Amino acid sequence: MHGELTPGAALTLRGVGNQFGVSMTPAREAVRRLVAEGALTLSSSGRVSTPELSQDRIEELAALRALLEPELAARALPRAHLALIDRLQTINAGIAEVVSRKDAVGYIRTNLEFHRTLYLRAQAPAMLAMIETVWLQLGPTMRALYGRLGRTEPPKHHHDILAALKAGDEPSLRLSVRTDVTQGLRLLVA
Amino acid sequence: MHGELTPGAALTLRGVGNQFGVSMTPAREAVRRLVAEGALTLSSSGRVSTPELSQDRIEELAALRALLEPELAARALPRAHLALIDRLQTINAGIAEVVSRKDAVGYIRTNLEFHRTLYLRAQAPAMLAMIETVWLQLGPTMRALYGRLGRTEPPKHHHDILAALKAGDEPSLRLSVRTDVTQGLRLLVA
DNA sequence: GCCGGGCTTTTGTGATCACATTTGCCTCAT
DNA sequence: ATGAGGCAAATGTGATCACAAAAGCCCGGC
Repeated sequence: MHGELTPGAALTLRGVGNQFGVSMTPAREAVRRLVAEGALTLSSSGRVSTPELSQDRIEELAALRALLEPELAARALPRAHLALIDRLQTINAGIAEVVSRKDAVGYIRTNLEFHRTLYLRAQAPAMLAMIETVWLQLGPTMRALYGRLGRTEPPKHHHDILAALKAGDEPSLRLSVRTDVTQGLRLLVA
Repeated sequence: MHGELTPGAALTLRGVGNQFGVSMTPAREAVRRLVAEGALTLSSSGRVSTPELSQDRIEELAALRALLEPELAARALPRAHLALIDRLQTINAGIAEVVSRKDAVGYIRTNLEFHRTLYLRAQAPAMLAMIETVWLQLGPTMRALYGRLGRTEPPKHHHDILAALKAGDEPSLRLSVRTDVTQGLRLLVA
């Protein structure tokens, strides 16, 4: 999810097992579970690797984010008190730091943490799980793309999101979340 | 997905294995995969059963259907030619039959087939996969609820969906899909 | 120099096993 | 009759193994 693996990276059951000090059986279970969620792809011969997403697939996953995340944000809005907004601001400040370190994994992790922290307030576990599987599918690709174009600025739409939260303005919140999500991926496929 | 299992039904690895003539290992893999998709729930002791959804959870899953399915229908619309509409009408006619037989599983299966046939035309595999996991999660619950109130009439909104498809009217299509989806589940929780 | 065939290694699959935990039942005491 | 305690059966877990298929590699031929 955080882009620690690049697209197309191959995994082996024995390798994963050794890496975590377990035998093949639990490694296999974990890997196949990630396959079921779309986080890993299964070749016809049973080999497992991180997905190399086509442009169409990236756009489709971006559309899913654009559909689900504004809804989650809107549901979180009535419950978003000051303590939450403060926490979001703290997380957002952390993004500047990881950006300065050119830490792609840290950037993705912190950015997703910002979104997840907000959506947790929506009290919608099924929706949150669903959007997290989308993030999972995009992980390696986001890493490859962010890494390639060496992000230098923090996500500027987070500021709009925080403003809309403070104002309690739902339409504006939906819009700023949507643009934050699509903007991030728009420049990736371009 | 089709409601062959009622909510809360317990599964055992050895049981599933015997049922399909395999050992515990593949049974375990399959079961854990379904757990990952939310189709089955894992108790704290590792026992597996079909989920008994709370009313909140049902409403959340219904909201997901209401969010995703109109989008899929809208994306299918430009590609929905007469052959497809004919096929949908055939499927829809089949619903009348299973309803008359009071066959809850057949009803759910045919209803979902109607929706899936339409959404397949959207050329959006990730979205389709996502909505299918929602259906999967709702399967046992839909069965329990449809069975309880013994459905006697075919889903009347399918007619509106077909009309909107023929007219090429996207707003009307989105609306009729949305009401078909929410209506079906609305009367369930009431 | 390059490509193809064959061999070795790697890898996934499914089965089986020992073990710890849990479940469910049965019995007995109150 | 009821509840608690204990015992036996059932269940999930993780490890290991044999096997088949796939992948990678090396060598030889053109």
